[in-house]
Amino acid sequence: MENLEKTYDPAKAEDRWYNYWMENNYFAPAEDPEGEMDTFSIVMPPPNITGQLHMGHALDNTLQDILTRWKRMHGYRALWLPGTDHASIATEVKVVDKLKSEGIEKDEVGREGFLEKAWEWKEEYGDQITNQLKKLGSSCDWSRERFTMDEGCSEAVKEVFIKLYEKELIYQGDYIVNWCPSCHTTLSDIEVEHEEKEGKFYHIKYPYKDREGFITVATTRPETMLGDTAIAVHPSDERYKDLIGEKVILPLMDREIEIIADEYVDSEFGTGMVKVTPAHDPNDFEIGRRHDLEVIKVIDEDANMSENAGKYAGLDRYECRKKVIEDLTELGLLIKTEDHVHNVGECYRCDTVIEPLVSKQWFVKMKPLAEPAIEAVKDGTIKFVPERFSKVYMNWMENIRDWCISRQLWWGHRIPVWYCNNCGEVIVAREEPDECPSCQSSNLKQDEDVLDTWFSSALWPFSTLGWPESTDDLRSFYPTDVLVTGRDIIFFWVARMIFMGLEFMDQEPFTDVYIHGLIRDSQGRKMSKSLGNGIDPLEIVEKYGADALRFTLITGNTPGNDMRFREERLEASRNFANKIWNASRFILMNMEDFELDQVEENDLKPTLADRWIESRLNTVANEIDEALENYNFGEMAGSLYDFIWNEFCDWYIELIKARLYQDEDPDAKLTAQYYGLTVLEKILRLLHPVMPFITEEIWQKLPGTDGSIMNSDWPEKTESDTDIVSEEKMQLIMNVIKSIRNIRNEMKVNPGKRIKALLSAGSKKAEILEEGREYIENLARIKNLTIEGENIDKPDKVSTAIVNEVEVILPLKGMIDLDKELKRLEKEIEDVEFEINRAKGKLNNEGFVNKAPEHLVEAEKKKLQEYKQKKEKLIQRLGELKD
RNA sequence: GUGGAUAUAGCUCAGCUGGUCAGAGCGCUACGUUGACAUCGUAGAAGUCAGUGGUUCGAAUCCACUUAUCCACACCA
Repeated sequence: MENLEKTYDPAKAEDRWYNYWMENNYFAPAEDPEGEMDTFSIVMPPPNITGQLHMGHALDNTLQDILTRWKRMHGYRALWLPGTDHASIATEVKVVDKLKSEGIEKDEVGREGFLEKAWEWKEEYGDQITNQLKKLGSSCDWSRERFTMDEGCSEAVKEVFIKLYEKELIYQGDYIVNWCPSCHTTLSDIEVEHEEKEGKFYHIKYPYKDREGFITVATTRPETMLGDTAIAVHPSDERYKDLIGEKVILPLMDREIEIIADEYVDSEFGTGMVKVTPAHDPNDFEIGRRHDLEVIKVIDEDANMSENAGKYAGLDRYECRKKVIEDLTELGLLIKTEDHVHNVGECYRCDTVIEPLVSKQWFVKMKPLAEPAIEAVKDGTIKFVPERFSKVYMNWMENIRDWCISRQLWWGHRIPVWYCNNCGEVIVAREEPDECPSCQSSNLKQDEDVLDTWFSSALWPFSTLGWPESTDDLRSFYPTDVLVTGRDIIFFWVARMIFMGLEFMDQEPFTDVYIHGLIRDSQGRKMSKSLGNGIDPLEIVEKYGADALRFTLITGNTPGNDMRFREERLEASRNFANKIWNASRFILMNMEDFELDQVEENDLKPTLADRWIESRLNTVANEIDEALENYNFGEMAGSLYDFIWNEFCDWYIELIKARLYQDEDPDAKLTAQYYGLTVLEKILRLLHPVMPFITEEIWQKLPGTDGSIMNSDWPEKTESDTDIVSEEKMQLIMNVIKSIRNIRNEMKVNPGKRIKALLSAGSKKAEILEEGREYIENLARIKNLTIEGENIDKPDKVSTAIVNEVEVILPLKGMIDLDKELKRLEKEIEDVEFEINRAKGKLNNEGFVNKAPEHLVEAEKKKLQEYKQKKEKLIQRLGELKD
């Protein structure tokens, strides 16, 4: 048998085992030709091909891997399907930058040339992030890896577009959209982030046309006034009622515009008069539609003023603002300028201030799709964990607006629409048509735009399984079991998968949505590139090992809540791994004369400690199952940590040492070896989903194991293994040991010295103590332990304690400090009195006695009895000492 | 404005459906190299569970309000 190194070195083990799993194709779901197995499936939220692995990915994937490995060990046909997202804008930006660094402009290479470059880029960097995921130990089935722009996914996108178009759920129209002047594309509403900014509130005079005087409007964006086509007031605003229908002259442009009435206006705000610029403000656009106003576009796609802006044409929108204010001031039309805080929409990719523009775009009509999606969550078909996120989802879904899906980019799924240059026919088709079905012209042109990246991500749970083909995978694994992701993409992605899944599969894409929190830095700040406070998971893996990282990420992790990441916690996890390593090392060191397959049931003589650890193990296995069923990853980690460190290492290993280090009783030794080994082996299995590498490394070295631990069976719960009696017995024995250790420590007894001890207890407990005699002697370092009945004569110069009605007596002749001992006893009496009063208080309370459950009242009575007895003994002891 | 989260030991956080729940890790104190482990062991100190009120026989746990911090959504030009 080989001996283990003194410390565990993850670097030596991790890649080796990952390769082993890959080579043996262990990540693929089990074969199941008869279709008898239960399935479990997760689709991985596809990371962007531009992405670098960050802590969010690490957490997300750790959680998914834990669930997958756990279910796989439970005998499920488990599939965790990985893949990547083409990330339209992000990738395009990267490729443009790369070309620029080579001195090439995007337009120079043209669409085809650019796409070629983009694919090259994808080939080169696209699998970087998936390789990083492998370092974490992710057990996803790479043979099924998908990409949102691969052939199958692209087919699915086309299919969905066409079907929705045919159902009139996709339409084209001139609407106001969010335009990013830097990325040069439209954005959906949720791709716009609002940030509070200090701005100015300009009050401007607009002179009447047909009478003396002027009206005053207030605006934060004076440059847009060049495109004003009306002034709006609230219809019931008494101040302005008479002005409705009146004309004013738009300054600087000398255009006549009318004062109109619209409910939208808030009379309380500003002057109660709103300048209406339908071309550059979403609300104004709506007003414009209601009143059939002219739409004058004064700002172009580069955020420069257009020719409609008269003499301001060509200016940047901010320069123009300055100029407009200057000119207004000169004309005496600027009344005042106030400071004003307002929200400004910015592009979520590049932070450029969004310019609302009117243009022709493709939209998805949301209402009909949203309804079933709302229903599915309402009726519990889909469950959010934690529950509160369903509110967030509902709120959004119920107020949803149509989804602008066209993007003025090249990298992405090109919209499958052709226009006839001859007759203007719009042709929606899977393949490029040869001629116009209406006029037979072959002068056709495909729509220049691509689809929003999230359009294809929305299909992910079924497009990756083969849809629109009816594949085996699709039948087996759809709907998936759970989606694990962060709360930031509930709208972008989760919501959209839900309505697309319901629409095209007639079935929800997943039953549970587990939302986890953010990993923050040690000060609680978000990790971000701009702050430079991000921590690279790969560096952590290198330093502490993937297992330690994984364990750290789930300890103390509660559903939906953020957590801070501090390096000290990694040390704790690494130490934990090392602890397991050394416990295993110990077990293996004691296996020299042991042959597992030679062990006969009859040779085994399990002791109290053996029964206890088995029972505890069984309980812990239960706890872990329960925790994982409820996505309580933190509890899982806690259970494992406590059990392995505090019970298995601190107690059980110590308890079996005596049997291992002797040769007189071969059966006793064999039994200790047997239980030590088998319990360890089960522990490794329970730990495997969280710490796959170290468990495999050790498991492979254990005698009697075969294949990979990841394919071993989960230690199933069995009623017979739970042995409450043994647990209670051990509890008593451990308490006695702790109590002796406590006294020794307080009395400064040399830790190594074996001393005498006397235990006085009732016959039932004395019997238990007798059973644990060896344990007490060895673990409390006692020689000649005496166990007697109650009310015995105590020797002089002793120190005592009372625990669970057992009196612990240590004759420490010449060792004890009388004063100290007296103080110790007095303090203990105080504590007991406090408990007595508490118990008495409860029992004197009629409400408690009458209304509380019987067993609680009984327990309280029993406690009181015990405390009273304890107090008596302590006082007696105190008296003896004082004599 | 609407909705939500958080507030528990010096620090970071657990505490699920109200009754040994006042806990863990780190840190701290005192001992310790006992044949797995100093990435360790044994023992210990430490909290009016943010505040106020309520429900209850009983509340860190449920309800209301208050305070503080944070987040999402919606925005008023």
